[in-house]
Formats: sequence, C-alpha cells, structure tokens
Amino acid sequence: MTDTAPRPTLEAVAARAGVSRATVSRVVNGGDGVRDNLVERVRKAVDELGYVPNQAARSLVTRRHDAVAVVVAEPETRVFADPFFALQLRGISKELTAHDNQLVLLLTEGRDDHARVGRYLAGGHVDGALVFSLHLDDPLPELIQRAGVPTVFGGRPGWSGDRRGVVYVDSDNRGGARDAVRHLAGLGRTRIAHITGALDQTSAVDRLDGYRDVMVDADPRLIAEADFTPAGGERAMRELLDRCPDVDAVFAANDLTASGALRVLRETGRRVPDDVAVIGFDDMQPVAEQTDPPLTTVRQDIEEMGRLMARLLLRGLDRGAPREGVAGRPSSVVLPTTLVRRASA
Amino acid sequence: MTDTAPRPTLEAVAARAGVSRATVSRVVNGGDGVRDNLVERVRKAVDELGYVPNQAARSLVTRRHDAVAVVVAEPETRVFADPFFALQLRGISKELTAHDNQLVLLLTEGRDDHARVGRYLAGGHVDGALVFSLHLDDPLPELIQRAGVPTVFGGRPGWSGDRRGVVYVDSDNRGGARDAVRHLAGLGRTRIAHITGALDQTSAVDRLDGYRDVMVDADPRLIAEADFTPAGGERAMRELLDRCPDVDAVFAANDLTASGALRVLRETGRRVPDDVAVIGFDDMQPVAEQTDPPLTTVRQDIEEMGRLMARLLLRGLDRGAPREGVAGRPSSVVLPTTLVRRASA
DNA sequence: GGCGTGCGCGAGAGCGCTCTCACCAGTGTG
DNA sequence: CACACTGGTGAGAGCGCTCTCGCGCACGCC
Repeated sequence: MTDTAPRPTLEAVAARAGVSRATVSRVVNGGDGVRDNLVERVRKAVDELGYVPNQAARSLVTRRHDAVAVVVAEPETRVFADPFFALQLRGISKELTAHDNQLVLLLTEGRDDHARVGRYLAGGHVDGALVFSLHLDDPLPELIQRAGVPTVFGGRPGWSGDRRGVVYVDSDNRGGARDAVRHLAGLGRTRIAHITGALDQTSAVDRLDGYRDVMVDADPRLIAEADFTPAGGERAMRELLDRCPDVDAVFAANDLTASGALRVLRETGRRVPDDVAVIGFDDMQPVAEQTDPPLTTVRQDIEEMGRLMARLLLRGLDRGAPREGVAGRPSSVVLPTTLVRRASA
Repeated sequence: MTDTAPRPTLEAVAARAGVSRATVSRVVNGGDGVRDNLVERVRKAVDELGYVPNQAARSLVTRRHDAVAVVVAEPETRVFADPFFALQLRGISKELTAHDNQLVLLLTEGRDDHARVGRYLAGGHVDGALVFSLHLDDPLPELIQRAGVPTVFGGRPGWSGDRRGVVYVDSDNRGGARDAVRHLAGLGRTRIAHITGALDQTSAVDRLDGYRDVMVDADPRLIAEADFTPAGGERAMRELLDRCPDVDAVFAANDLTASGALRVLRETGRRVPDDVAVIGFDDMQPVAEQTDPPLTTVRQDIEEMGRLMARLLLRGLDRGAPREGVAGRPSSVVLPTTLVRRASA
C-alpha cells in the first residue's frame, strides 16, 4: 500500500546544510557544542526535507528504545470488566508520552503466552516493563525477573520468589478497608459483615486484612468469600443473611460485589441503609453511581497509580528526572484511598 | 539497573555452529534452502547461546517493524467509561500476536497530541495503524491519511475528507437499531421513543437513522437527544415523559443511557416493561445485567471487531494471509448485531 | 567424460545512525 | 614567538542484521 517515498537520511540533511553527518546528528540530539549559525542551517535543512530520524538505526547503536512494555496478565478478565485498566493505561500513557517513550502493550492469554512475553522482554525490544499480575500463583513476575528487564508492578505482586528489588505501586487496600469498616462502626453498626474478593489476589487479601484490623474479634460467620463479581456478591450476601439474619452492615470487596449484595438485600426486603448499610470499594463510576441507592465506597486514584508506575520506571532507567545521584533507585509506593459517601452508608 | 549480559549475535551463533552468518540468518528466518543437518546444528547453537535476533538491526535493513500502532483519540472519555475499548484491544492483541506483530498504543489527549501522533506515524516506526476516532470533526483521520500509513478505522469515520481507500470496521448500528425498534413494535407498542447518543459520533447518528427507518412518521417529540451517559439518559427521559406522558417504549442509544432512563421511569412510578418497555444498545455486561429489571439490548461482538480490524490491516500489508493476488486489497466490514432479550422489553 | 543445471552455502556490501578520535582553528601562557 | 589548550568540526568505524551474488559441488544428459 502507499509506496512511501524514500525518507531523507542524515546524509541528505548534511549535504543540504553543507556540514558533516556528525554535526547534523549533534543538532538533532540537542545541538550542544555546535555553533549557532550551523545549528540554524541544519534545522532549516531538516525542516525542508522533512527529516525524521530512523529509530531502528538509532537503537542499533544506542541500545535504547525509548519504549516501555505494559504487560497485562490474563485471565485477568476482571481487568477488562471495569475501567480500571483503561484508566491506569491512560495514566501510564500520559507519563510515557511526556518523556517521549512509546507504550508497547502485551496482553497475555494463557500459559504459552507467558513464554512469549518472557521472550519478548528478554529480547531487549524495550527498556523496561510495567506489569499487572494480580494472581498469587502467577509465574510471570519470576519470568520477568529472570529476563533482567527493569520492571515496576501494578499492585503488590503476591509472589513467593525473591523479593529484592521488586518495585510496585499499589493502593492502600488495607487502610481503605479499615476506613470503610470504621465508618460503618461509627454509624453504630455492630454486626458488620465482609464479602471478600477473589482471595488469590493480593488486593482481596489486603482488604480482608483491613476488615480484620478493625473487627478484631469478628464472628467468622460474618465473612463470606466471593470473587469480585456481582453474581459472587449475590451468592455471598445470601449466605450471610442465612447465617446471620441480623447483619446490619456489609463491607464488600468492590463495587461490583456490592451491587450484587444490594440486589439481594432489596429482594429480601431489607432497606439500605436503614436496615443494612453497604460500602463498596473502587468507586467505579458507572456502577457506584447507578446502584440503588448510590453506593458509598472507597475511592482509589487509578490514573495516578498508572502515572506513578511509569514515573518510577523511567526514574529507574535514569530518565525522566535529573539523576539524583546513585541513590535514585526507586522504591515501592502505596497510594492513599478516600471514602466517598453516597447514600448506601 | 541489571547490567544486561552482552547478548549473543548472529556472528556468535555462526561461529559456534561452524557456518556463516548468512546460513544462521536463513535458519532463523525459516530455514528454507538449508540442509537438514545444518539446520539442526544452527538450532542447537541458537538454543545454547540463547540467541534472540536484534529487532533494531533487522528493521534497519528490512524496513519492516512487525509493529502496528493503535491510536485512540481522546477526549473519547466514553472509550474509557466502558469495557468497549478493553475488549476491542483484546481482539486486536490476539490477532496481532498470532501474526507476531507488536501493538504500540498511542493515546491522544488534546490537539497537540494529534501532531505528535502524526509525527510518530509519519516517522515510520510502525507498519500500519488502527485508529479509533469517533467524532465527526476529528482532524486525526486526515492527518493519518497524509502520513501515508496503511490504516484501518474502528467505527465508520465521520469525516468529510477524501474517502477513497478508507477502510473501517463497524457494527451494524443502523440494522441493530431497526431490530430493537421492530421488537418493541412487535410487542404492540406504538408510542416508541428514542434517546439518542452524542450526535457528533457516527454510531449515534446511525442508530437514530435505524430508529427512523422503522418509525417513518415518528412524532419528533418522541426523540430526545442525549450523550451516551446515564445522566443524559435521565434528562432525556424526563423530557420525554414531559412531552409525551403516554410513551410506552424507549429505545436508548446505549445501555448507560438506558440505565438512566430506567431510573427515571422507576422514580415516576412506571413499571418496566409493563408500562414502558426499554431497550438499550451494546450489551455492556456490568450495566445491562445489573439494571432493574435486566436490560434487553442489542449486542455487538466487540472483540471480533478488534480482531477483524487487525486482520484487515495485516492483510493490507501483505501479511497474515497467503497473498491472494493483487486483488487482496481489503475493504470495509460491517458486523451484524443481535438482540439480547432480558426482562426490560 | 564433458557439459549444463540447480541447489546449498559463504563473502561482502550496506541499512542509517552514533560516537570516538583526530584535526584545525583560535586563544591564552611562558 | 613557540607552546599547550580548548572547543568546534569532520572522517570513519561499527552497531547486528539481511540479501544479493557468485562459487562449488552433485547430478543428469548427450
């Protein structure tokens, strides 16, 4: 398709400006140590010819790509079910763009794909990687570690391997959960239940831990396991009502789960929040605002998480920031959450 | 970080296998015309050394990148508000992966970014582009056309420029809308209203056209304009009830809008579907299944759209398919939709 | 046995860039 | 006035790969 006209090379620009390739290269890469009038001449030639550097040739010698891989491990279908992923991606994209880096997206699907991703990363196509891998038993983190690619994880990797040098960005799931449960307690609720997320993910475990931090002696029957889905929420809520009909508050592991719980409560004739107060997690707009009643929930700044991941990675690559000495090695960050009060609690 | 061990080159593999670079290259690229025992020897050397071809060096000479850009034009916040985007991306990713192509994601934010994207595409970093640009007045398509990069659009580009050679993949928005409205009519409804989407997007226009196809002499007061959001749906529904209190069915431009409409109907004491039947569009899982009552809606196969876009592009690049003569130039595709019956109509 | 034929392989050029190094002013110093 | 010294510039090597070309060899034909 569209036979591209042969693109001008450094050589051509040099000829037109009447200087050497080296000088053009210097100008293109910042222009330090070149006399102003020459810089001018070269710039002009570049514009006239519409010269754009050939990235492949450049990478070949510099061994830099100005590209970062974003790896999303399937079957994180959850990642697709909510805008989480898109928002995070947007944050990442903004930050990378600001530092002239490209975003190479790697979506994995099943086990074979892990090998593919490992190969790709080891292949040195990118300078670093941002990895989303929420499951505890995911082999990806190890694989990546072995590939020797600078990496920042999205969410605390629940991972038994070597922890040294692992950098991640996460929300304060535990703290957010505590806030939610405390809020319910502050409302005078005493039979506060928790519907967990999928416990093979660190975020679910952390939220459960936060619940336990406050409900130190919680009746174990007040904890029902679910999987971050509305259907799971319904099932868990029924269980809960079965075991403890007098439950007066529910902290659900996320908004989707809460929406399922809400529906069961309505079906069984409970008024929310009068009879049972409900709090979710995520502040996932289309869900939290559309439930009946609108959901009180714990918000996390998802886009900021993405941006921060990218920033940490670039810093680790000695880019995107004036190198702050040798000590600039990034470390993990946990972002705060905020309770958003709506009508359900 | 992690000083990468110097990666083995073709040269090294050649030395170890006792053959020339050329032969190694042949083996790595398919191994045609090399005797079996040599192929064997080379493969062994490759494995032992953990050789991975340097893509930059390869691109430098082949002028191929095996990479495709996916451009998502902001402020398509809508794209982020629903799983649409993620699903499409997944479809694209699957197809690209199957043909060993990388996915470079370009998210744009505001006008400056258009220039950036244009520069990037013109810079010949990728072999082709998949572009999502839903707004009628978006300058991006023209820009890309000028960059001379093979492109497939997601959704019919509403675009006044030169149409020749424009390839897109879209859902049958118009046909889906017709099905929905016919279904309502089949239910015996006669006062069928339509809440439109944002009419600066072709999908919204097409759905409106579909509605009009069936409701040829529709009372104009039965059409209310909204913007694909729940809030817009609420507003439009109130308008509608105000103008025509006897409305007995609503076809909303998408599920989000329908959810807003549903809420207003409930508030005003209408029973759904008994008093007013409601149909949405998209079959966006977390919304359509969670509304009360669950939403009847028009489903589009979003992932397939993505996959198809990628397939068309690769075919246009003479890849991913045995070249079917010169006639293999791809043309646009419109995918069918299906009506999903739930409780609301 | 001489000759054409075709296949398998190696030699070598060159893709477009960066970067080191040597060179050539021009300036300041003894 | 000879000397080092500096800062701007060009020459040239080389990054790791692909691909064309030509050579050598085995085969089949006359």
